[in-house]
Order: sequence, then C-alpha cells, then structure tokens
Amino acid sequence: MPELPEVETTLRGITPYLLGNTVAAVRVRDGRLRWPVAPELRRELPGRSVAGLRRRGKYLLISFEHGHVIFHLGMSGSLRILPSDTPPEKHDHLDLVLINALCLRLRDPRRFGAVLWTREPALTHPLLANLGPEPWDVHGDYLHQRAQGRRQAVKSFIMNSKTVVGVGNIYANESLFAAGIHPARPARSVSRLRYARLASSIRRVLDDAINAGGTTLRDFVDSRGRPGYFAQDLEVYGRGGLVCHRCGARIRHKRIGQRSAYFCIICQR
DNA sequence: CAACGGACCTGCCTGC
DNA sequence: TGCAGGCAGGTCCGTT
Repeated sequence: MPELPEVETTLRGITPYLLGNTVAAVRVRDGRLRWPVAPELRRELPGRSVAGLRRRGKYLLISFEHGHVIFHLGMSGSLRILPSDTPPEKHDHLDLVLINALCLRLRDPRRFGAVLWTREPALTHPLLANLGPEPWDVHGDYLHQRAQGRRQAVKSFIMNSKTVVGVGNIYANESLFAAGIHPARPARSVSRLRYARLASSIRRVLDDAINAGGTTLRDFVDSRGRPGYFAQDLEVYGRGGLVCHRCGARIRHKRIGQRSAYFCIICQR
C-alpha cells in the first residue's frame, strides 16, 4: 500500500493530533512485525511529549527529546487517530495512547512494517543512513550520472531507494509513462535529456498523488480512515489490456525485476 | 560494486 | 463449496 504519497498523507493527518501531545501508554498487542516492535517503547514513551514529526522516504519519524520512533508501513500498514477506547480489530497491533483519550493505532495485516526506537539522531539509523535523496531534490543530471554503466532496467533503477527514495511500484510505472520511457530499457541507455524529463515526471506524479490523498487500491486509508483518490488518475498501473488514454493502444503487462510493470509500447520507448 | 532470487506474512481472487 | 495457486502498495539479506 504505502508509497511516499500515502506516507506523506498519513504524516499530515496525524501531525496535528500528536505534535506537543503527551504519551500516556504504549499498548503492543502483537509485536511480531518485520522486526520485533522495539521493546523500549513501553518504558521510554509514557510521560513524554512529541517534539516533532517528519517523513524520510517511506519512513515516518516521531521525535521526542530523548529519541525517535521510526515507523515503516510496509505493504499493508496504516496509522489512524482514534478514541483510545475504540475496540481493536484483527490486525491492530500497536497503540500509542495519548493523555487526551485519543490514540495512534497501527494496523498492518501483512506485518511487513516496522516500529523501531533510537536515541541517536534519527537519520544516522542504519535503515536511514544510506537512503538516496528525496524526489524533490533529484534532477536529471544526477540520475544520468548515477545510471552510468548500469544495465539494470530503468524501472528497477528508480525503485532503488539508494537512487531516490519513495518511488514504489505504482509511481514508478506512472512516472515512466509520463516521461515516455520504456520501463525495461537499461538505465545506462536513457539520455540525459530524458532523465531530466523523468525527474520532473516523478515529482509531478508524486505531488498529484499527495494532493489526491494517495492511492487506494484495496485498503489504504488516511489517518481518519478515508481512502485516497489517485487511483482514478492512474494511466498505466493495473490497466493491463485496457486502452492507453494517450494513443489507444493496449497497455502491456509484464514482470520486470519481480515486480509488475505496465506500459504502452507506442508511448514509451 | 551490481544484479538477482528468496525471504518475511496475510488476504483476496481465479480457476479447477 | 473447497482448495491450490498466484498475486499484492516493500525492502532487507545472502548469493552469484
């Protein structure tokens, strides 16, 4: 579910409820996520107030004066603000209970997500330290430079978080369509000019998706439980066999690097 | 290094 | 109706 726009939508939704608020308790119902939920949370957070929230790639950081909670929503995670006495449902694994009778609740059916704790500067955490730049700091020359010598498909190249963070499968497909680049083309064979086009397509697609509240395919909901509306704007993702909105050809579907790629062979070269 | 496959986990859909 | 198989928004890790 969550790519960068969904994480950003979640961050914007929860920030007003958390910033400056104080944690009363931490409830862990099932700590078996990708890694075990940090056991320190239960002793470190009660009585402490939230000093800041931010996003880095698809990671969501909740900062306290003495450390940071690092969330990753994996494939199926979502965070919601609810009254703290709301009965939990099946995959509601964790609550940060706040002193004003609200709570931040993590739901994650597939349990690919993560909830970690660090006392070090958040960006020095091993999971964050080697991330590439945010999409809004990426320009064509940088991509072109980094692609030199790489035979890997350009789609896999831009989905690599060391190249650029936040470009998951939906938005990789959409950005490549918008830029007119075939997803299987070797990264090193894309010209500098076309990388400039791709960099701006990535930014525009992500901005549009954020403004639509993210993409809901099956179950993404924002912090208030509402779906995102970008799915209706998708040009290629999930549209295999349907007609291209630009040229009328059939959208193709194949696997590239073990992920589904959707593209138009007329519009993308 | 780069590139690839496997691993983690549950739910949903399709086809027999 | 049941069941096997394939697929899904991510990304770390081990092996070539």
